[in-house]
Amino acid sequence: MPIIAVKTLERLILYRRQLLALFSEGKRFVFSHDLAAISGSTSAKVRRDLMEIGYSGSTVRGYEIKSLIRSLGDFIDASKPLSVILVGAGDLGKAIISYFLERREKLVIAAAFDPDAGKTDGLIRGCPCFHTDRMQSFIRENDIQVAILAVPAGEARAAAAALAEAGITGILNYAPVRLELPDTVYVENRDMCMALEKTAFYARASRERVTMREGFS
Amino acid sequence: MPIIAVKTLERLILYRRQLLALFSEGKRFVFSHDLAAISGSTSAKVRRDLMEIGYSGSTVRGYEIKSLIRSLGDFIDASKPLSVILVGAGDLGKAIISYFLERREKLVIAAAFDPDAGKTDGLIRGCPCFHTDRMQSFIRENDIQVAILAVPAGEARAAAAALAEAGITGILNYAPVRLELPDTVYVENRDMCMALEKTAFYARASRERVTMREGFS
DNA sequence: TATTGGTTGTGATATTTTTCACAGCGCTAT
DNA sequence: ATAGCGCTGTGAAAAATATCACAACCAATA
Ligand SMILES: NC(=O)c1ccc[n+]([C@@H]2O[C@H](COP(=O)([O-])OP(=O)(O)OC[C@H]3O[C@@H](n4cnc5c(N)ncnc54)[C@H](O)[C@@H]3O)[C@@H](O)[C@H]2O)c1
Ligand SMILES: NC(=O)c1ccc[n+]([C@@H]2O[C@H](COP(=O)([O-])OP(=O)(O)OC[C@H]3O[C@@H](n4cnc5c(N)ncnc54)[C@H](O)[C@@H]3O)[C@@H](O)[C@H]2O)c1
Repeated sequence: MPIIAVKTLERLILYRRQLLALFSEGKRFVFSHDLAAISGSTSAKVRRDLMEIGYSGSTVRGYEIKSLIRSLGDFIDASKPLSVILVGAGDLGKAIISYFLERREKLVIAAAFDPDAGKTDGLIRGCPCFHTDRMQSFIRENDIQVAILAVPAGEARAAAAALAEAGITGILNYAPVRLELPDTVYVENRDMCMALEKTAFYARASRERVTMREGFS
Repeated sequence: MPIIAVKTLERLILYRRQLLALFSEGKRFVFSHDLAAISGSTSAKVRRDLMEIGYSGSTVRGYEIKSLIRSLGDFIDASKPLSVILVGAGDLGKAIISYFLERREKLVIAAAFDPDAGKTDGLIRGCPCFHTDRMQSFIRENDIQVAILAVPAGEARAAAAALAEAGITGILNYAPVRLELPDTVYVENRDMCMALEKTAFYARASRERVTMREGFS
C-alpha cells in the first residue's frame, strides 16, 4: 500500500548524499555498481531503486549524476524548503541545533520550544527558542509539518499529543517512548538504547564468528 | 543465514522495554495481543518472535512477564555487563554521556576520548575523558567491543579505522558518513539527516493522504 | 462431567524484498 | 560496416518476512 518501500526510500536518500559527494569531486557519470559500492548496496538494487522513481541511465556512461540528483530531489523533497521545529532544548536539543547550523540543507529548524524559563524567549546559537505555550500557535501560523522531539521520556507522550493536535504530520522522536498517535502522524523513533543494544548484540555475534573462523583455520 | 532477523531483534528489544514497564506497574502476566498493542506490533508477530527465542507461554494466563524478561535478556544481552566507549566529546557526545548517566542499564560508558586539549584527562559529568592517544590501548586493556562514534564527519573514517584496528567489533555511528570497514565490524548508522528527510517524506505523504480522504467524504 | 471461551504454537499461505540473469543497446575499435 | 564489450532495465525466481487460521489446551462454569 505505501507508494514506496521504507528501505528503498532510505537507500534513495543515501544515494543522493553519495552522488553529491561524487559531484563535488568532479565526477559527472556513475555506474550502478560504483554507486552500490559507495552506498553499501548492490548494483541490481540500485537499478531497481532508480527504476522505482522512473529514472533512466545510459548503458554506456551509466547515470548522469547531476540529473539523477535532481530526480532524487524531486522525489524525496517537498516542493518548498521545509521548516521543522525542535521540541525540548536540553542537551540533545542543543546538540541538534548546532548540528543543523553547520549544514545548509533543504531542512531548517525554524524554532525551538522549551518550558524552562531560563532558556525561553532567547536564542540558542542563533535559533529562536520560545516558551512551549506558543508552540501550537507557531505550528498553525507557519504551517509546520515536522517536529523533532527531544523532551524527557515522561513528557514525550503529552508533547506529541500537543504536536498532533496542532497539525504536525511527522515526528522524529528521540525519547525512548512509543508514541501512540492517530495514524495521520508518521513517527520515526530514534531510540538510542535500542540502537546500542542492537550494536552490542551484533558486535558479540561478529566476535563469535571471528573466533569460530579462527577455530577452523 | 543470520541467526536472527534484524527486525525481529529490534522487536525483541522493544518488547523487553515494554515488559519492564508493565512489570513495574505490577502486572505479572501479559497476552500476545496486549504486548503487541503497546509495542506497535501484532499478536501473531509477537508469538512468532518469542517462538524464535524458544519461549513458551500459557494458553490461559499468557506470558509470565518476569521470566519472559529474563529469557529476552539471556538472548539479547551479553553474559557480562558490557562496557562501551564514546569517541568524540563534542555537543552530541556530551549529550550522550548525560543521557546514559540517568539510566542504569546493562550498558555503561566506560570512558570518552577526544583530542581536544581543553577536555582531556578530565571528567565529563563523571565520565572519564582521555586523550585520543590512549584510545587503542584502553580498548585492548579493557577488552572493549563497542564504540559510539560522535566525531566530525571528516574524522569519522580515520577514527573508525583506529577502532577496528584495536579490536572493536561494533560501532554506533552518528557521523553522516558511510564507514568502510572489514565485515568483522558491525556498523549501525544513526544518521540524523537521513532520519529527518525520511520523516519529512512520510509527513508529506501522510498529509496528502488526509487531504485525499477529505476529498472523498 | 461436558461445554464454553479465549489463548498459544505453528503449519500453511501471502506478501514484500532481494537477487539472478539476460536481451538489447550504444559506443569503440577494427 | 560490423563485431565486441560492458552496461542498463526488467521479467522471473528466490529468499525473507508477515499474516492467516486452526488444532490443542485448560480454567471456569454449568
Ligand atoms: N542526550 C542524548 O544523547 C539522548 C540520546 C537519546 C535519547 N535521548 C532522549 O532525548 C530526550 C532529551 O534528552 P536530553 O538529554 O536533551 O534531556 P534534557 O533533560 O537535557 O532536556 C530535555 C529538555 O526538554 C524540556 N522539556 C520538558 N518538557 C517539555 C515539554 N513538554 N515541551 C518542550 N520541552 C520540554 C526541558 O526543559 C529540557 O530542556 C530524552 O527523552 C532522552 O531520553 C537523549
Ligand atoms: N549534534 C547532533 O545532534 C548531531 C546529530 C547527528 C549527527 N551528528 C554528527 O555527530 C558528529 C558529532 O557532532 P557534534 O555536534 O558533537 O560535533 P562537535 O564538533 O561538537 O564535536 C566533535 C568532537 O569530536 C572531537 N574529535 C575530533 N576528531 C576526533 C578524533 N579523531 N577522535 C576523537 N574525537 C575527535 C572534537 O574534538 C569534538 O570535541 C558529527 O559527525 C555530526 O555530524 C551530530
